[in-house]
Amino acid sequence: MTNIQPTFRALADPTRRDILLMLRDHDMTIGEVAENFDMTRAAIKKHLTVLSDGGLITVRAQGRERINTLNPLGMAPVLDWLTFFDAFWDDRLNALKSVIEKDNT
Amino acid sequence: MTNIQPTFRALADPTRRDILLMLRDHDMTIGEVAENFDMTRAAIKKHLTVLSDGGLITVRAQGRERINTLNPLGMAPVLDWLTFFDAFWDDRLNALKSVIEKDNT
DNA sequence: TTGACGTAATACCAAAAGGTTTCATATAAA
DNA sequence: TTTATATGAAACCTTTTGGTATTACGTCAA
Repeated sequence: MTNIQPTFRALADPTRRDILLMLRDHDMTIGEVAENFDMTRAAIKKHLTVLSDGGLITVRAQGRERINTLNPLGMAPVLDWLTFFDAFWDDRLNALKSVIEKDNT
Repeated sequence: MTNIQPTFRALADPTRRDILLMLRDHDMTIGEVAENFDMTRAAIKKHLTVLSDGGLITVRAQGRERINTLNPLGMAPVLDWLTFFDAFWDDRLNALKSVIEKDNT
């Protein structure tokens, strides 16, 4: 379980990443999110579904509205995957870093 | 500059993520990478092009071969973007913490 | 030089992705 | 109750994506 693919997929679209940044400030309904983009509510709804499938947001009903909330924990698996390269970085990134720093001085 | 989209896009495919993991151990030619998958060299070549566009690998010619090398620097922008949400998590956690502390006094 | 090998490049195809439109449904408000 | 609002859902369209097959080109080895 804990399939990482839906999360990577959710992060791959710029509109969805923008939505995540917006939700960082406060929860939003679908309509509120849609106001910030030049596309229909239906399109935004699809994006929110993808984000939900990726575990990056949670949705709760409140009357006729749907409140979308950021779930930062959903990013953990992605971060974990990326840190698989930590060992690699220790060896080569540091070497590169010192070269760059040398270049900037 | 430093457009992050090609990098997120490159990471969104499972085959490409597998390739990155393979390149962690050692550099590989296109043919060598292709041996590990049930698809044509041409398909693998396309994936490698996407990875290169995303800045996640570098390619150098060696005779008639193309050596593909992992580029850890390419992941930095993605990590930076994701850590934007670490701050979010810290904020929430700290807020919760202060509420609890307030509650206990 | 000849032939095998590794890759590049193009055309092509099916499926998925991102979007719109339309209509139905549930809830809020008058 | 009537009407407006917020969303859900399906059909549909276009572009992108992931893959194949084919052909051509540069390089290595006999």
